[in-house]
Amino acid sequence: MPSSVDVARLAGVSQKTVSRVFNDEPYVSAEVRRRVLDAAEQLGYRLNNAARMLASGRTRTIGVVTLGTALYGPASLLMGIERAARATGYALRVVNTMEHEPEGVAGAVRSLLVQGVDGIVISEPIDEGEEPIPVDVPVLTLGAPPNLAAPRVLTVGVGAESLARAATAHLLDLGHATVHHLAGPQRWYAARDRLAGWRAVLRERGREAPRVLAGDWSAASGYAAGRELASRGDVTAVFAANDDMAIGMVRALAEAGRRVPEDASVVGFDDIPLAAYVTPPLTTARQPFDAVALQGLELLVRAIEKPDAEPPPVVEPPVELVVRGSTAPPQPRSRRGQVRRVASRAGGEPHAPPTSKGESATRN
Amino acid sequence: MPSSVDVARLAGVSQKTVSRVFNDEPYVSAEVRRRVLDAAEQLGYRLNNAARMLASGRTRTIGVVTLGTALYGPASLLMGIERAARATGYALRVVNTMEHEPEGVAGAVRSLLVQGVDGIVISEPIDEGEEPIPVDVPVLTLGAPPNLAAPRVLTVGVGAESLARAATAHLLDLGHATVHHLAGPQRWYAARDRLAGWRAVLRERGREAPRVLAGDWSAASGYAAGRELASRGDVTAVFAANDDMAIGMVRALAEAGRRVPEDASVVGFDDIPLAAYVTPPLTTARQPFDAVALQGLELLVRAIEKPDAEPPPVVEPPVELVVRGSTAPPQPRSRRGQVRRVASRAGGEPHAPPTSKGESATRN
DNA sequence: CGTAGACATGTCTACGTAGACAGAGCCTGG
DNA sequence: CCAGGCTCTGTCTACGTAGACATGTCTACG
Repeated sequence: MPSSVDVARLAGVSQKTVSRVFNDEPYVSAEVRRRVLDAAEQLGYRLNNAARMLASGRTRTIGVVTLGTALYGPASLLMGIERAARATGYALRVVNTMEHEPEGVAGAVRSLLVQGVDGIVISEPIDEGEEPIPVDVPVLTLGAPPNLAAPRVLTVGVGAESLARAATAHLLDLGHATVHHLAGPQRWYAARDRLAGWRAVLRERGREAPRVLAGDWSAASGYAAGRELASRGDVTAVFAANDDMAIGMVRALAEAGRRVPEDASVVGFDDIPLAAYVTPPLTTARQPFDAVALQGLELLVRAIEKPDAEPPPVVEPPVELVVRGSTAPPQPRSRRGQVRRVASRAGGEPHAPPTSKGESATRN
Repeated sequence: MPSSVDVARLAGVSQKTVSRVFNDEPYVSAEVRRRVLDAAEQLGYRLNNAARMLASGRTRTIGVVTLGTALYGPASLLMGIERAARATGYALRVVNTMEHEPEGVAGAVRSLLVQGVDGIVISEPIDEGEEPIPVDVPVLTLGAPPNLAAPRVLTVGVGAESLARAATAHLLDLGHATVHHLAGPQRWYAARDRLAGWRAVLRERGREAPRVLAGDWSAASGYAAGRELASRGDVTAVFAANDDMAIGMVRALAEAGRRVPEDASVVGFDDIPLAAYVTPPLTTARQPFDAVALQGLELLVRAIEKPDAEPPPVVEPPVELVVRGSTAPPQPRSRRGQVRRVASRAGGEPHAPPTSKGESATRN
């Protein structure tokens, strides 16, 4: 591997000048720049990132801690972070950790610090109930404040609580007496936020909050919860903490002969791409993954590059509830066995290429 | 930030000994090791990865090129790669590139080389029809041979063609006269493999291969293709190149009054977690993401660490077709408007927690 | 008792870059 | 006409680690 010294020799300049060219520093004449680039091309030279990091003390890298498996939410966030990081000239290191792993988030963060990163993103943090994790670089958490001791902790929320409120309010507005909630694992802050939003709306409207159903984000857990609910006759509205669980729930209800939305309404959370295409099309709260990733990374990069500047205010993304066919007003108890209309029904996806019609709910 | 020199001074040893301790090298007495670790702890010392990389010439990092958005397949592969990399002591750098991006895969690879990686994984490569990409580290491609000039190119397939054959054969075995194919973008090798498997089976059995429908992996494109197919009366079996498109297709068929599987059977590809919970539960070809990631990374690490050793033979994962409720024998044309049974039907998911029943098909 | 060899630790240096600083040429304004 | 500032390029060095090699100690065995 040729070094900048080799390039310098061939171009007849100093090593420092080569460095200047490759860092786009000012004060290099066009003539010299060309000679250097020619020489580099000829030798197949590339900047050595290790040396660069060592000499400059900066890694130009952001570390990302992701959680769990290939869920749509975390995966979308990761892609959004990647795009935003690349746009700002940062590379990405990724460490995944599963729930209940001994090392956990703390281990992942430590690992990133050893690998060398200028900042850390914790995507969808969970509460591991341990002592604070010591970190010496700025940290961005998407979704919730984490338990860590960092020089600078930034948090950008997806507005989960507002979204959960909107979802719950939508069901109450349709006339349902109350709304059941199928929650995600409560160690995830994301799951807690949704639960909190749901509970807050019920309290505000003086409705009794039914016992919370516990899910694990999977469609299987939604299915299990659905079977439990179906065995009770009084459930007419459910808000599930993500779309997968909502779809599992719809399936279980359907198998039990309870039609959605005629007999029971179900609202999901995320707006996964499939949500518009399952039967019935799923009413769901859309998470602004891209906006969150973009805004969050902007904050993080600013904290890295201007440690003393005041962080700009966080702009909460708009709350977007996508109303499709899985919700409807409660209907008087009907006899079973009635003909099921499969094809389009009011509220279903139109025949035009399905665009999701957003309904902006007011916040708070 | 303290350096190994500081630790050495405090522990009363040489810098080299500190290095030995932190690299778990042999020939360090327990007593000295303890003193060093104590001193390091006290100073809050961490290995400096940049210096380490510079001095050793190794980055202990693997670069991953991913494609497109948060699709289930690529996301699953990425998680699998992360797990396998961590298990072998490698860190991960990730670069994403979208189809039709000017820089493309070549740009992503270049970026990784500059960042510094010991090996590269190209997850689900696409054909960009350019000249070979020069790479000076081993490269692993998951799914197809890429167009690159590397010292060592390894490929681990997901057995896409075999899976596509099994899916197509399943439909023919049920008695369908022929099978339509909803393909993915043909620049993706993964899409080509599936198309090839489908076409091969039809040819072998002397069936006419209908015109291929073009999709883009999205449920929306499956929906659009489904509307087109529904307008023709003769289609009884469709093999879609992924589950999202299959689900979009089922939706379109249902809206047009064509019941699945009674009027038309649909097979997907991937076995996404939702596949068992949509209505009807989707028959699909399961991709062995984890096995592929694990085996691929093993090969890659071996190529990195023992460049001269012969690569071990690639073990093709077993072909697994998961038969659920979206496929059935063709039925005599029935009158429309008949009562739809929503609850369990033969082939549907049982009431027990849905376990997917695999059917091993013989390869080739 | 001498020596081979395992064990334990140290010394010196290369790795390739960017930062601090210096100096030379040139232009401009008073 | 000259001071001051801008432009361009160079020299020297720090960054923190691991590799090559040297050295010293201790054990075992003929």
